[in-house]
Amino acid sequence: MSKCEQCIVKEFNALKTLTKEELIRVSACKTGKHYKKGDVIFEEGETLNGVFCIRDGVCKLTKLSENGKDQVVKLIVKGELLGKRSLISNESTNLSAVALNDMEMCFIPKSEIMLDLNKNPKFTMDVLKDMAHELKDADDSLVNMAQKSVKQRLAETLLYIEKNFGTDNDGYLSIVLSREDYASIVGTATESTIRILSQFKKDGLISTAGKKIKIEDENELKRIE
Amino acid sequence: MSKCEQCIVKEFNALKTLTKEELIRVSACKTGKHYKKGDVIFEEGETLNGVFCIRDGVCKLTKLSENGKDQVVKLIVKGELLGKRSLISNESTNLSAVALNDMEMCFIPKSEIMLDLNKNPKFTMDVLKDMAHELKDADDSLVNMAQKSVKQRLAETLLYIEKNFGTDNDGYLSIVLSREDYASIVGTATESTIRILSQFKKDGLISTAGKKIKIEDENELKRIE
DNA sequence: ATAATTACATGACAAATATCATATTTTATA
DNA sequence: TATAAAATATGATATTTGTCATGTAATTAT
Repeated sequence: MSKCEQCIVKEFNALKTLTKEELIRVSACKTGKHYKKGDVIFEEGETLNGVFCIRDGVCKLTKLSENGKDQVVKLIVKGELLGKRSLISNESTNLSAVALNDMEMCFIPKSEIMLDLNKNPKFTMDVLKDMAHELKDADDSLVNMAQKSVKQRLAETLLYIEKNFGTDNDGYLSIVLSREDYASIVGTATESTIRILSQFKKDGLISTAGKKIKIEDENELKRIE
Repeated sequence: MSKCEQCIVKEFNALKTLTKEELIRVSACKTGKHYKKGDVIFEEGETLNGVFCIRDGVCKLTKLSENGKDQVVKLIVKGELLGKRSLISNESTNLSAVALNDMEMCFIPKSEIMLDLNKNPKFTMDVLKDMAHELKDADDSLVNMAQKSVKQRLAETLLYIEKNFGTDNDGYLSIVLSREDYASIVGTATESTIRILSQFKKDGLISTAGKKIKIEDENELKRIE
């Protein structure tokens, strides 16, 4: 397992603010974990005693609604720190995390992170900025959910995934999700998702190969209402 | 205008973590502002050069959706700090703030707050905790918006307002909102809101006097699906 | 390789919600 | 107080979305 101070992944998250000495210390107590597609990393209500630094793979953060359906709140990829929020507020997680493909992560115990938060104000400030940004994203998501049609939300989800997680060599979205996952992101019934994707395909906005999706007409997708 | 170090309001927000000396310094540079019902405190996209500490009154934080409708993201009352997020991330606000009744606020310049954030790690940590909590609330709101019916969301909004902002002597919700405001919180058309409130009234779940609303059957409201 | 399971797809219909029209009531203003 | 303007109310109707049923394709397990 590579050392934190040499790890490229930390450049994408708040850990980059730590000094070399701090990183060496953190590195010494971290443990490597891997998860296979579908594995539950943690579940809503659990107490986390540390944070996960994602080295590879993607997972979804979900919350069980009162009506029994799961809602995807966020997709998390390489570089992000998982479990920050509940560690900071010292509460059990409000979300579940499930691997969407095979994942490599480092687990850093709570005590280590708290030490850094208490000792390195620059680090705390960086985490704070990070969280401020997440809060802004959350506001945007809420407005989209409240004001846009299912079709529009699905179109935007496809565009979001392409923009943030990229495509493979053939142009297909590199994150492959089930229709059910898409439904759970958009907040709709699986059948509705399937229907709309079929329509998009018919209209030449996307093409598919198995579960893989390729965006064919980005501009038209953006114009969906 | 009262002094920060003696102000009771600060007990409800992150300012309570500041030392007496810091509070005296902050107090010296703050300016009092008041707004009348309907006044715009700031608008989406503006650069804020400070935060507002709310001493009295209520305001709504809204965001303009691409379809031209305003969405209420949050209601803010006495004790809360307004403008924290954009100050921390050093970006323009992503939300507009509009007074829902007459408001008394203190405006604390950005430089003061940043000084405290840089000098007092306990304060930073407190702001961080605050923000972690807001993020949790945001997750919950998203799930509610995505998974619950308009009727259910409206019922919960009424219960939320009663719980968090209380009632007047006659039992009416102390925050008086227009039907349009309720629609904008719930994310629906004004007519739908009016219809559902009429139904609630008919079913004896609420009663009204002008724009004022009184919850008559809390349990039944909670049971709405 | 075949059976069993799961995911995807689509039709038919029901329910929820939006939109438009138009009263009526309330509130603000001359 | 009279009048205008805004907010509330409600009907009629269109649109969107959900639900249930059923069939097909793709995966997974035996």
